[in-house]
Amino acid sequence: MVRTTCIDKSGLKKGAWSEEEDNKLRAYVLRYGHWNWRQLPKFAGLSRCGKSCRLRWMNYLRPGVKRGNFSEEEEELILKLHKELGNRWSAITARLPGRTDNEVKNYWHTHLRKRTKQDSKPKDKIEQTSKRSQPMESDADQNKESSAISIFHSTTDQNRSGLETEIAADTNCELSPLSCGSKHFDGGDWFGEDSNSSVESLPESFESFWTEPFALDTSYSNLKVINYDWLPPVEEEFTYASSSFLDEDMDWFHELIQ
DNA sequence: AACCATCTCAACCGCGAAAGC
DNA sequence: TGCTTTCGCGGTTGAGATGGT
Repeated sequence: MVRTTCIDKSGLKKGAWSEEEDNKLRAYVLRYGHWNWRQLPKFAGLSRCGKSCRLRWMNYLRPGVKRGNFSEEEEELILKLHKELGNRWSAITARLPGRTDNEVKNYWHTHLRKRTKQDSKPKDKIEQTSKRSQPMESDADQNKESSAISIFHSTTDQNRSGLETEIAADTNCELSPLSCGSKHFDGGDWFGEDSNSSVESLPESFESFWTEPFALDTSYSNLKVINYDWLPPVEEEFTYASSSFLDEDMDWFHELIQ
């Protein structure tokens, strides 16, 4: 059900993602965040366009992405919100924790759209037309998924600092505060009162800033339930760049993804 | 068993908005 | 103020899965 992998004119890969590519992207974003999707594949060693990386991360690799069947409550909420908001999938998704706009959009087109049409039909016709909307995954799989997600949330909540919780109010920043940097960082109180850091100590070069280890993301090292245990530990202290980006900074990463 | 039609969903594409210069 | 770059959103595509004949 995935597009076959191919290489376009500019040498960029398209289509289905391999496990190796997933690992590269996951490792890179979890460690460094995503300040610039367009540049990211270059640094992460991926032959993909930034847009493709962003989509893969947002819809599949991002921690906390809930996969599997939609519950009845979720279905009802989607129907209700779609009535109110129309095809504004991102707005609808904002009310469905762990779901992605792509997933909600697909679910709407494959399951719920029919239902809204059927609602205006007589009941006997509804039964005839709803034959093939059974979910493919087993209940056992779904239960496994749900428990993994809940463990993830409890784990990250415990480790999240007060600052991170504040940042999480912005849904875009929920899982990787650094990811908000390119557009939302205004040079203000970004590290919070408790942080040892200050704005003055930010590195001069933003490139070196984002390639340096990111201390606030320590919560991710606990994500054993969703197989992130292979990730290298992230330093406890935020270490600032004293120079611009150095190749050796990335040695561990390139070794990791070999 | 083979073929065809339909369903599903990951991934792509194009466009508008926002941000940066 | 206008141009360029980047991001995010919503629509669409396409190939595997599934069901029917």
